[in-house]
Amino acid sequence: MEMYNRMLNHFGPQHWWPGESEIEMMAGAVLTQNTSWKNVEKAIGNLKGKGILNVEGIRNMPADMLAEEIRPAGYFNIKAGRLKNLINFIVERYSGDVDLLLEEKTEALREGLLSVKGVGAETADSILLYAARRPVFVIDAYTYRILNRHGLVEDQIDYYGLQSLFKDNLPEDEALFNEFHALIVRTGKDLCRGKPLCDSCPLKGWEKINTAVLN
DNA sequence: CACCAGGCAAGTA
DNA sequence: TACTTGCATGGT
Repeated sequence: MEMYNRMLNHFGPQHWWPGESEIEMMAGAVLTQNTSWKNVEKAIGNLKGKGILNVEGIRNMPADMLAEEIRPAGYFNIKAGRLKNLINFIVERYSGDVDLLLEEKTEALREGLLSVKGVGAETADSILLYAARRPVFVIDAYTYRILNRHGLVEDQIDYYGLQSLFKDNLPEDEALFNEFHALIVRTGKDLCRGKPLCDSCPLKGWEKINTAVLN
């Protein structure tokens, strides 16, 4: 918890909420793939403005038209297909009922989401944490970069290696995981680019300490 | 001008 | 299994 407390003391609570509805958070999880949230907001805004940020709206929109709406989020042709894949999955397995989807047990929900082309580990876990409110720790590029630069993990560690690091050292608490991830992103944005470490990083001085800081 | 952003799938060896 | 590449706009 020391890592958590340091970031919290430095930045304060982020009270992150990536969307007003479950479908908005799910769409946001896809649109933010390798993309800054600022650009995602424009794309989300376009979908809202057209009134198509819902299952039927996305289902009925041709992929090429959907792509134009989400253009600001980058990779728009790819992501238009991925959004439609996700919506088709909800339609086919849950009659288009998002609430029904989100009632699934965590493991079953995760399996289903991962079966959708375009939904990988991070996107699935983001949906589990933020839309389904399950105690799942989301790993992202910032998580890896921060821990790696501070000497806490090897270069080759993979997604699940990082995830179990947090899972095994923290209480299984959805609200904690939500805020923790938000603080990691905030801290990551403050890390100086091109430098190993940033002077203003709240975790400065952590080089080569061990992962006990998580407890 | 270069580089990066809350990834993922498909291809190669 | 372990790399590599395409996807693409917008900010610094």
